[in-house]
Amino acid sequence: MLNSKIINWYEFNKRDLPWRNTSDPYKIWISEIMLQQTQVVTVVDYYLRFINSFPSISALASANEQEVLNHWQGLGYYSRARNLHSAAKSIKDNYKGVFPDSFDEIIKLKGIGVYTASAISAFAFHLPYAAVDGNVYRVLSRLFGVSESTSSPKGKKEFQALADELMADAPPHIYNQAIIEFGALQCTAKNPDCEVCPLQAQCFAYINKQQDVLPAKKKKVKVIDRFFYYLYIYNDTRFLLQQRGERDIWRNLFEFPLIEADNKIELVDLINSEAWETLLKDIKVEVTERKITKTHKLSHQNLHIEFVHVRIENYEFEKFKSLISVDKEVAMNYPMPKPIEMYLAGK
DNA sequence: AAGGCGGGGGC
DNA sequence: GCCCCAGCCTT
Repeated sequence: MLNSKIINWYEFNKRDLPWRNTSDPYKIWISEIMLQQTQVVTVVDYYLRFINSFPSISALASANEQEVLNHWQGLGYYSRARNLHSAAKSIKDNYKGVFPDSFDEIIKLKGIGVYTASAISAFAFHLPYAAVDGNVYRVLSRLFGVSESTSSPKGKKEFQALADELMADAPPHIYNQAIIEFGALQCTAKNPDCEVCPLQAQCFAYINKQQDVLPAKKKKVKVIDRFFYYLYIYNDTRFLLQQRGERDIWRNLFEFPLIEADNKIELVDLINSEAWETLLKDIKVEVTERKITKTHKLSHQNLHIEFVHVRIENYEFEKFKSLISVDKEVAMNYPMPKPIEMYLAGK
């Protein structure tokens, strides 16, 4: 049986990961959300801190969103944190604080799709759902020689059927961990270790030297350039922050007052811009430094960011009605995008 | 069906 | 530089 070969491989090669030492659906849920589009090595520390601060559904449900986002700071895809928080409140209100134990109820929760519902159903409740993530997709594609992409409903259906078939009567919580781990460590995207692979003899891709062709490549996303000029408006003890809006990147996170331009602009032009005038109208300022950072790359945007130091007098702070005057000592209570965090950390 | 949404690992 | 990562949601 193919699945027993994978499970056997798993028993010898699995990593010791913190969310594998529990059957608490809450902890498994947290780990699965964090692991969406995020590698294990990145997640571990966030997971441990998060569980430590929010050890239960009720702890998470009674936190405020800013606290939750603070624990998510730097992990990316912040809607995951907002959905997690929302779902925790929903479980408290609709399920008496007990994590639902059926796939159909689990998938109703915000931020949980087919993959995550399957994974939680299998890991926490040992229900027979085969989870298909990027790893499983890659393994199945190579093993059975399927060049269909998972981006279409047809492709999704095909890979789900293969996964269901491969799992057969294997224990769901073990089989799913096994094939995912197999994809992460053995059947890797680049340079899969085919020479010591237990599935070598049955693998379509190995037999036909298609490892570099399968699975089908994703379409490249087009990346746009944006030009951010952050104003670090400060004095000895305070500086200004604003909260980002609902539409754009970094939703609800806190940042320095921002002037965004269509192109790279010089400091003198920035200071003479309408945006500068609007922001600093009637304020006595001293531009003390301009610090250029390297481009901050998101998956779909290249952010060209520069920081401009603007020193102001103490009494001027109260003129910024719509901005937040933050004591430097408590700045870390505000969840911020990575570039702002790094800037404040002096890196 | 396609696009938006972070940040980092690893080559 | 590029591809990918235990995807989901909105349009």
